[in-house]
Amino acid sequence: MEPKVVRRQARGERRMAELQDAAAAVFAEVGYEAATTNAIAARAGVSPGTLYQFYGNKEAIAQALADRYLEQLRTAHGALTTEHAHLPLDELIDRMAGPMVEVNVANPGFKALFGRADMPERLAAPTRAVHAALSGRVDAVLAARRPELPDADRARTVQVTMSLFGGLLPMIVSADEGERPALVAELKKVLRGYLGPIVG
Amino acid sequence: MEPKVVRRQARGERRMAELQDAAAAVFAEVGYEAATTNAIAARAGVSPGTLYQFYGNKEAIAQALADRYLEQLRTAHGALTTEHAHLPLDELIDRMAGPMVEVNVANPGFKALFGRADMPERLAAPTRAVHAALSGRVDAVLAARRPELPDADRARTVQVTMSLFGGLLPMIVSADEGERPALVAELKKVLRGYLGPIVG
DNA sequence: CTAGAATGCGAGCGATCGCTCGTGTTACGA
DNA sequence: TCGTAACACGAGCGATCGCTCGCATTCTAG
Repeated sequence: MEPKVVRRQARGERRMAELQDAAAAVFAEVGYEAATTNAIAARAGVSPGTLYQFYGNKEAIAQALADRYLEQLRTAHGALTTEHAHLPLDELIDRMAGPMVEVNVANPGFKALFGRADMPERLAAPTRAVHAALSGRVDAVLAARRPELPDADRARTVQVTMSLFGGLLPMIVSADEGERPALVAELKKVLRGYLGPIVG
Repeated sequence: MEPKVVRRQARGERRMAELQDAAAAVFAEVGYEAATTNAIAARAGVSPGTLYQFYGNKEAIAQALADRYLEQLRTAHGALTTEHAHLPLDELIDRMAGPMVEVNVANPGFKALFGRADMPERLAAPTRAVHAALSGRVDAVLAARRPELPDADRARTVQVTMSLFGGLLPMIVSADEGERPALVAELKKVLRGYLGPIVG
């Protein structure tokens, strides 16, 4: 239908991407709460007014960023489906943890949006979609691997697994590059040690 | 020496304890960053000026609260020394995790002060002492149990163990009472699965 | 070429924050 | 009893926040 993208629209979309990049950088540096919209706009090289041309409020930027991360996770995790549920546990863990670590390291803003279990409602909103998508995927794999596991137990296992990622990923992301592989190995040890007896 | 406590001093100390209680409640509800000193003062039933009579700034309250928690941990953890390093792993884990869970559940404000690995400096300050004390204790026990473990490996194990607590305790604290014992059991499973192969 | 839509600016609004200060009140030592 | 120090109040200061708005600039459609 449209032979070429509307040129003016292109400028706007470029700005939106720049604003998301700036938001990710600021979130990574000071966290979501302490990040100010003025700082994000300044980091993107635009005025506050321009920021609000594209995003109605601070949460909307976080939401857009979360959507972008979710998309990256989807493609990075693409190879993980219920078809892979019966792989050896080590391999399954690699397929779960590998993409998560990659996406987190490539996007230092991610961890600021990856909520803890007890976040106040107002903070949790932008992260809910990401959290739900990841939980759902883990839950599906576990259900396929151990269909006889009661729902309540599986739900608890998923909850704990998510909290393990939430607890260890920030540490991995903020570690310096030399130490990181060893910490990733520890993450996999944790997952193996916990999941082994349950879905081994 | 003093047949009775100085009465006026007593009123002040009472106020200070009330302010710490109020701060703990507010921290538990909205987190450390979003907690306002005016809200803390109001919760304690005093004016902002009174709060600042006893605590020079917001961080000082957090510090006082952290000190109180540290003291509770010290007594609760009293039974855990390097003498217990060679207990069966299950028992050792009980002695580590039990008091931590108890103190966290009894003090819902604790988790707001129990820092993540990547906290910006300005947030991490009040929690540093608590974090250092706990890390030190875990490190001492591991060193006594596995003296042949290289320092770097042990340090990494301690770091991961602390992050496991940091990731799982908020979940446990915010769970409703009925579900909590099951989640505590999961925490111990995680610790056993991770620490078993290392310090079995 | 031009009307109008999309994009951009930045001073500044209203709200809220951590915190102060002038002033009163309470309790203790002498 | 009374002078003094500790305690308490609360309006409000200066800074900063998220966000607005009036207006300028850039581009596109017709």
